[in-house]
This record gives sequence, structure tokens and C-alpha cells, in this order.
Amino acid sequence: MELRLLRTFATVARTGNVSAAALELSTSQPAVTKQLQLLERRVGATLFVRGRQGARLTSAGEALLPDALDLIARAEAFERRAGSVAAGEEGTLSIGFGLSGIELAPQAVALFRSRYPGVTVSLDDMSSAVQYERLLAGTLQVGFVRLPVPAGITHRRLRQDHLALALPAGVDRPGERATSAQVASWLDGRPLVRLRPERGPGLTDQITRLYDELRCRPRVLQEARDLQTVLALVAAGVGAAVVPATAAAIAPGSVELMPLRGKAASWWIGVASVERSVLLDRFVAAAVAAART
Amino acid sequence: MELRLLRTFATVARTGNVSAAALELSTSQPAVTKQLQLLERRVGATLFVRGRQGARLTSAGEALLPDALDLIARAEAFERRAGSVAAGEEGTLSIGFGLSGIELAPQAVALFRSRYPGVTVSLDDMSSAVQYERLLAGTLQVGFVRLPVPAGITHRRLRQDHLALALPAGVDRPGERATSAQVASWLDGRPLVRLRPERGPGLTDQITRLYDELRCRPRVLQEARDLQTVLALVAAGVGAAVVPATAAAIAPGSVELMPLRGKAASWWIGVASVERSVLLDRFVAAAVAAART
DNA sequence: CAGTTCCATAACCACAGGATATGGACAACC
DNA sequence: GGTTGTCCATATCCTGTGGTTATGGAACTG
Repeated sequence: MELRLLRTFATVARTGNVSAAALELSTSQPAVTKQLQLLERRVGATLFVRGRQGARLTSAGEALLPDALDLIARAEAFERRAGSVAAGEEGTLSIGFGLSGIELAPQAVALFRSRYPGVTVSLDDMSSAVQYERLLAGTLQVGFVRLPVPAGITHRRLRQDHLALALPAGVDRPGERATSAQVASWLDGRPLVRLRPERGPGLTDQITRLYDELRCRPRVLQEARDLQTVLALVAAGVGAAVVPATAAAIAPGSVELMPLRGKAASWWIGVASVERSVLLDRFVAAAVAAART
Repeated sequence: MELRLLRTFATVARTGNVSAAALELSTSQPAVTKQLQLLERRVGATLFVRGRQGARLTSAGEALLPDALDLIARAEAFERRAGSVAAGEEGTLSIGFGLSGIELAPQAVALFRSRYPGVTVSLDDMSSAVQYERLLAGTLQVGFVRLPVPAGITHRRLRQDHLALALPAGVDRPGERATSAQVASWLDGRPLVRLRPERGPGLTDQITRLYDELRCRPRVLQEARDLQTVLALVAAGVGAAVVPATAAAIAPGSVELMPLRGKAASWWIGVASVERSVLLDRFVAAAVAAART
């Protein structure tokens, strides 16, 4: 049942006149006649009595007209909805973030939601590796990740992050202006709390690369699965830890963060995505704006 | 927004696979691809991420799929409904009847309603002239009328009706086996109650023709607008009346009907219609069946 | 009776949309 | 690492739907 037929059905019913309907539908009168005949064959019943006074609904036509109007209205509603989904005023966006997004993601989401309240946003904490997987599988639209990203994923740089040494307040430490060599010797063999490595390349590799660069080898005293726990252990005096500087956002007050220098100590955080849509572009824009503050 | 596009959208979404959807829709894979591309252009958003693992919904696709499914389901419901309207299992039938149908119409409607309970029947009392008018205008599907019918109206004969003399019980009257001449002389100049003539040719003309045939001229004492009133006046002893024999169905017990003879004294009652539909054919069949009892 | 106003039919034509064949990307498997 | 299979996209061709103009027939109108 093509909607085109129903539209001409409705128009003819309203005008009560094939020619007038043709005019209104900006087509020719024979076209309308043919469409009506086709619809009547499809339906299996005569819908109009044609005569000199125009076209009048039969009882079958009378019975079907309301349903036809309803269907047309719903089709139009669908088109409107499709339009607003395409325009990014409606829809859903599922966003992932890991350690890298721990500070930025909530800010970006808050900004985005204030701009586009019609969009349903779901924000989920997951590792970078899982984000990549789900981005490529299409079950995740956006991720906050450490750059670079694997092939097939596009990204936009947001801000730089640095590794920092997390220490309990009032504990022996390298001086504020300590050289890399001094920091390295301080770290070497020192008992540390570290994040448990995830599947795939992650933050722990980044940290390992820094150790390699500094040529030091701290001793892992304890592992924890999330950054909050690591920081809590640091606060409890279990040991020091090397963490992203953005962790300051969630660090207890008694933990102090001391930036580390070195090539491997700094990297870019970005928003990553695979699909392209207005909604997504807008979220990226919101993330960029949030990163600037 | 053609429903065809939505159907392939739904199928691809369900199978997650363009080729499989093509198979299921019994079309070719490129056709499905083109339809998806067209739909995406119409909607203005990408609905699927295509890859080696098939086609997966984007968030926009996810957002629109339920609406599309709903629209498809409603279109199918419309087709089903159209089918049952065409099959005459559903719909409305508006039926007219005048004096001629006073006995038959209720019987026919009762039979029809018991056969097709899904059909809404409206039964309205109106003169033959009005029935013809409304039949031709399309606002009436069936009428119970005195034959013959005007051009443009088709009919089916149901049963014969006769004029009869309505008299109060126990009153001076022509004998049971009176000749036409005896009846004529009885009628001549006699005070009668008669039905008020309606616009157009009606029962009163039929009666006038009988008087002409019998060469008598009764005196009209009183007119009434409907047959019930005429019979009530007869019962009250106001006078005799010439009425259809079928009026027996609604005559008070104290009124006796005496059949009149003569060419003009008898005529056919039929069902008249203009449109053609299964519903209508079935009603006519029910009327014929009712007339046979 | 000519003119007008309806709708239906006829004949033609353009283009949408389907089919077949092919290409390109990637994964899996010898 | 080549080969093969499995995806989807593209190219080209062609059929059939659905549009157009022109014309016909019927009924009402002046």
C-alpha cells in the first residue's frame, strides 16, 4: 500500500473532485484517475462513485478514509522525527571514557546536555581498549581516549595530560625543581602502587615507557583496578604512584601531585569516534569547548 | 517516505546483513543497498555502519527503527482492514425504507445483522422520493421502494404488495366476494382518511390510479402524514382508508384489511441501490431471503 | 444545440528502480 | 603470504511503473 495512493485518496475525498485534487497535488487529472483505480484494485472495493457532480465516497471509502488519514499523519510524523534526529535535536548518544576522560567527560556531557536537552546521553566508564572495540562495533558513539587511536577511528585533540607523582602530604620526595635524573634515582627501586594493566595498550604502557626513558625501575608493591583506589592507597601511605595529572580532579586532599617531565610523560587526550552525524559533531564541539575552560 | 524503504530498513536492521535482507525481500543485494542509500538521503542521516561484519545500526538508525516498525505495522493493519471492508465483513450500510418497506425492511435487517455482525447498519424511514435522491447522491446504499425505479437505480424484486381497504371492525362494508363494480360503488363518495401525498410519485398516486380504474371518487375527510396515524384514525372510526396490504403488520387489532382487486391495486416492492459492493450484494441477498419467508 | 464540466481511455514517454556483473576491502584459512 | 570467501558499493543495462497530452463520452446549462 503506497502512501502516494492514500494521499490522493484523501485529497479526492476532501475536494470531492478528481480534477481539483489533481490540481492540488500538482499532477494531471488522468494520473489521479489511474491512482484511484489502482487503489481500488488494491483494496478490492469501489471507493468513490464518480459522476457529473464529482467523486463522492462510497460507504467503503467512508469506512477507510479515517484510517488512511491516520496513516498519512503518522508517516508525516515519522518524517518530522527523522528530520529532527538527522538535525541532531533528538536521538541518543552513548559515550565512553576511561582514565583519560575522568575529568573532561563529565564537563563535556554537562555542556552538551545544556545545549541539546532533547538528546539522551549515556556515559559509561570503560577502558580504552573496550572503547575502541565498541566504537568499531558501533555500540559506542564517542570515546575519551589517550592519543593516538587505532586505524579506522577518527579523533580530535582536546588537551594534553601529564604523568605526575602522587604522594601523601609531608613525605620525603624529590625537590620541586629536581632534574629528571634526580627524579629517576628517587623512583628507582622505590615501592609504588600501580594501576593493574588492562588488555591492550593502556596507561600502564605509557608509564613503563617513562621508566624506560628515565632508566629507572620502581618496585610494584600493590596493584589496584581503578584510579580512585590507587589514590586512596597513596593517601593511606602505602606508597607513591605515577598517575595522570588530571587525576587531581578526583584525588583526596591529602594526596599531592608532582608533575613529571620527559617525552613519555605527556600525551594528548582526544575524543574518538567512528560514525559521523550531526549529533556527534555537536558533541565533539561541546567537548572541545569544555576542554578550553 | 515510501513504505518500501522502511520495510527494507527494518529487514536489514533485523538481519544485520544487506545480502541476507535482499534474499528475504526476494530482491538483489544492490537493490537493497540503493534503497538504504536513498532512505539515508531522505532522512538526512546515516542509519547503518557497513563493514565486513554486515550492517549495524547507528544511533540515528536505532532512534528511528521503532517508529519505522510502528508505521509498517499500521500500514499492514490498514491493508487488513481494507481487505475486510472489501470482503464485506466490516463497514457501514445505510438503508432507507418507506411505506413499502415497513414490513420487509426490519426483517431483512435482522437477518443481515445476524449474518454479518461486524457491519454497522443504519435504518432510516423516508419517502421513496427522498430514497431515490439519496441513493443517487450516494448518501444511501439501499432502499426499499415501490417498483419501478427511476433510471440510474438498479433494483431487485422482492414481493408483491396490494392495496387494501382498512375498516374498523363491525362496520358496513362490501361483501368478501364483491365485484370491482360493487367495491367501486361502495367507495364512491365515501369519506376516507388518506395519506398526505409526498413530493414526487408516491403511494397516493397509486391509489388515485386505482380510483380512476374503478371510476369512483371517494371524499377525503382527513389527511395524515404517516400510515400509523391513518390506521389509528380508521380504528377510531373516523372513516375507511385505502392502504397497502403490508400495513397489516402495524395495524391495530380493531382494523380489518380487505384486499382490493384491480390492475392498479397491486405492484412490486424491491430493494434499490446505485453502488455495487460485496456488502450491498449480501444485504440484497438477505432481503430476498427475508422476503421468501 | 452548442458549450461546459465532469471523469475515463488511449497512446506515448521518461525515469525510477531492479538485475547482472564487477570491484574493493577485509578476514580466515591453507 | 597467497588464496579464497564474505561482505557491501558501483556500473551498466533494461523493464515496467507512472506520468503527460490528447481525446472521448455523458450529463447539465444557457
